[in-house]
Amino acid sequence: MASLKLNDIPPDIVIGRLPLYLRALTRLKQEGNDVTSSHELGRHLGISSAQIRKDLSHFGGFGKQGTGYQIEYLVAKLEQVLQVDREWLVIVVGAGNLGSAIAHYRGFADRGFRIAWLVDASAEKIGQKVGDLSVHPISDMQTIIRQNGVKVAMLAVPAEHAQSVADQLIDAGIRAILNYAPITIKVPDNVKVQYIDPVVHLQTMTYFLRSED
Amino acid sequence: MASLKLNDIPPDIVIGRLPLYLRALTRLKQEGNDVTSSHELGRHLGISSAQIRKDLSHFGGFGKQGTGYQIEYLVAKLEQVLQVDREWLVIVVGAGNLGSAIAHYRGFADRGFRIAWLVDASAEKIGQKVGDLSVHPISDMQTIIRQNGVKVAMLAVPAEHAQSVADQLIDAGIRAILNYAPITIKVPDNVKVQYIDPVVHLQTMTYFLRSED
DNA sequence: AACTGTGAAGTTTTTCACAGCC
DNA sequence: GGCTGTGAAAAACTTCACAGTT
Repeated sequence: MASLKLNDIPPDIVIGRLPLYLRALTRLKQEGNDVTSSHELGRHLGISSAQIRKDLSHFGGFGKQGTGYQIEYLVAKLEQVLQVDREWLVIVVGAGNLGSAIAHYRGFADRGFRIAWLVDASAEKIGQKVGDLSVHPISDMQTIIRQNGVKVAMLAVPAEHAQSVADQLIDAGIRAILNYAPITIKVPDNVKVQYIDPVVHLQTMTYFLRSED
Repeated sequence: MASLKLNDIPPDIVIGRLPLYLRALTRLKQEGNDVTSSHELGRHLGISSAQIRKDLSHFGGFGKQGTGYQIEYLVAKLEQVLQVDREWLVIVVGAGNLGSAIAHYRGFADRGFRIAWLVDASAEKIGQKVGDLSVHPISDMQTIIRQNGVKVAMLAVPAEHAQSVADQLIDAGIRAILNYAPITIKVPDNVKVQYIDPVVHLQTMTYFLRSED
């Protein structure tokens, strides 16, 4: 049953832009708009209108000629495409400053994710409260994942432990890892990894900070 | 004085990979290696060796045929290209959970950046200690930036304030902004912005989590 | 009149494949 | 034999431009 119309295989680079569209659309909605256009969306995102139309066209015709896009409808469709029309339970590994900040962040809930567990390796952190969560021992990690069918993990451990923790996560059934450790990890083809390393972004920008103006 | 050999204008996408090369090389060095090859680097990063050679060739010939790349030399060259062969002072705006986590993070210092100031808008946070830093009032922000010639900022404020704070940052002289707020901000051409929004990464991955295996 | 969806054209990025060097 | 640096070829991605619809 092809519940989602795929005219062809959408390139990964297109998938990477859909969350941005979704974010901008949600904002437009909050601001009281009901309808938008590829031009307006593009202006908000710094992307050409043609690209937005082309991207969306991979998943079916969501707009109306002459009118544009019904925001609510398009949001629903994009959520369906991205599979965030449900709630994903997330386990966070590492309860240091970063892991704690993640656990406290309020911005996951309404975008498809619930931080449900926080685990750490250090004995003195176990049992501590971090926001609504209490820290579980890392020895329980695989059991938590298996018993709850958890598929998504966030990795906030020191670089030297990232690979071995990732191996354990995957072994227990995790299929998507958001890795905050500044190191590339090796995973099988059926596991997705994305990286967040602020220094990489900063270093990309300093390249362009050559004295001109 | 062309202190840096540019055979042509390197595409932005190439610049974005250089910090990854730098990160992997630093790691290889730490592990005791003195020399590497485009193949080895590529294996570590999941990138083809041809791409690495092509990327590096934009900035000059850093390798030796038959031998590979002297890691220490290549690191020095890449740091020079990215301009992280110096220390950039960084101001962090927003001293909530995220701003605090950033201020505590030890991983900036040896990669070209020093978090030097933390400012916040809320009266009760002013004067508080966050790691080595104390929180300054946001009313001092522009003065701090101007008096110290700060060029790089990290933005960790709620989405609704991101644009107005960014405007103030730029007005005071900031030229690179790492934006953690989940919203696209408008900036002049001579200002660079990069975004970190964990939900965007998570949503990109859930797309691929279609039941197969 | 305004806007989408889309083939075709144009541009950018990646890979190939090999001459040249160690 | 092993590796780089690089033109040329291939692939991927973006923009153009317009027919078709509201």
